[in-house]
Amino acid sequence: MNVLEEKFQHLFQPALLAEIMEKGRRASIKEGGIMMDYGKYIKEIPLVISGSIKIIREDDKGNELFLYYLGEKDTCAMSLTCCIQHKKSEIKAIAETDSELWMIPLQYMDLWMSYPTWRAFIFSSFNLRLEEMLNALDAVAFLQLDERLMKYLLDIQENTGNYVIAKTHQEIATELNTSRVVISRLLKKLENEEKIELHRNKIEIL
Amino acid sequence: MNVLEEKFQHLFQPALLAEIMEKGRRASIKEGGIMMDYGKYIKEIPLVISGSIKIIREDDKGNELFLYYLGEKDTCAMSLTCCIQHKKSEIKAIAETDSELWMIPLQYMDLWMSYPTWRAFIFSSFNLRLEEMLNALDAVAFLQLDERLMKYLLDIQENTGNYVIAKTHQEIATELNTSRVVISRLLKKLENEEKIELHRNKIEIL
DNA sequence: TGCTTACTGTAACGATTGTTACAATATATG
DNA sequence: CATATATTGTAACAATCGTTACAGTAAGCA
Repeated sequence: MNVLEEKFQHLFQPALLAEIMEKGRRASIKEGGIMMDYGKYIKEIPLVISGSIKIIREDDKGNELFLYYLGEKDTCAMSLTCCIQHKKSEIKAIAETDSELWMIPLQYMDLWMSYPTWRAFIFSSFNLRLEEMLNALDAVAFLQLDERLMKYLLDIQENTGNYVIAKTHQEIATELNTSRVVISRLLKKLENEEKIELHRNKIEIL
Repeated sequence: MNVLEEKFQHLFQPALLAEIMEKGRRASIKEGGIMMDYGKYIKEIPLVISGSIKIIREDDKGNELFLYYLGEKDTCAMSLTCCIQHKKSEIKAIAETDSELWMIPLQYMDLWMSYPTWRAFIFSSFNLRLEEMLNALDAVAFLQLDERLMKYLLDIQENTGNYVIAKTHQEIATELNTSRVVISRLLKKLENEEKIELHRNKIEIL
């Protein structure tokens, strides 16, 4: 039994799992690799076997905003809707760490709807994504930038399990759609409050 | 043939339409009436026959944020996901105008999945909602407050078809999660730019 | 080693947004 | 009609966030 079967056997019924194995293909994506880009068409549904995918919103002026992470066993709700409507992607997906994917041709999205476990998986994906969108929205709408920054750092910690975050101030600023100077200022403030410790190229959460 | 059948006959296949008629019930909701409240459980899926429903996000401190409108033939994606997962509502839904609904017991959401037209309807709803969430997110993340305000007014115009918006500055401030004074200031600015005209209890879009 | 580049720290200032306070006016109500 | 209440206008000031400018330091590389 391979890695994919191992990870997904509790999620899908045996017959479906067999179909997934048969119809899909394996894909690897290196850290920083673009899984999906703004404005491009989507032809396959990605299941994440391992690694972490960063989902980013971009506006027409090139401003970016981090939305949420896809992790193990997740799929991209955006590609699901895009599949059905044959529309262009509204978001950008970048590998945060080296990742392994299982790509499924889009037509199976609908064809497999007769499998209860597939339906459950698809709906739970939609549900998760709507929730994470609300979460992202809460942050920009209701939080001050320093709280948002701390939440962002804690999100990464939770997603990677690592208390040391290897990012530059500029990278963080881009993902939160603000400027480097502002982030440096607020990080220093968080350090004074003894919530984090700053080092070159990395931030430690206390 | 009643109003519901008329509105929905192009959306659903005849057999499904008959089931919808049989299993659902009609519900009316007056302007300002709460269709769904934050933290409450949902037991029925609402289809909007006529009118307009305002969807609002609320944080734990009571701050509010307008998300989007549900109009004719729409359904609430939040209630769909809540149905499946038996979770509490994450949002509040208020009738913006007197509205007519058709309420469907939640178990049919999954049972009717064998109907292609039902699947298409459900997925297109998810798609629409994800898009509108992205839209709301863009506004708070990328726009200045004056642009956001103008967009908000234009959204209402588009939703109601009316160039005269009957809202007080305080109501607008609440929906955009800011203060009345700020809204008055920016509305005056928009009036000076000849984009709108201010009257008591109403704003006219030019 | 010396040079270059990337990253971080910080000050100074401007723009936007939030807050407090109060006046003016329209509407509702007795 | 008189009074109370809701709505709007506006000034003054505070807080947050964005921008520019420049210095210091670590890391990479010839």
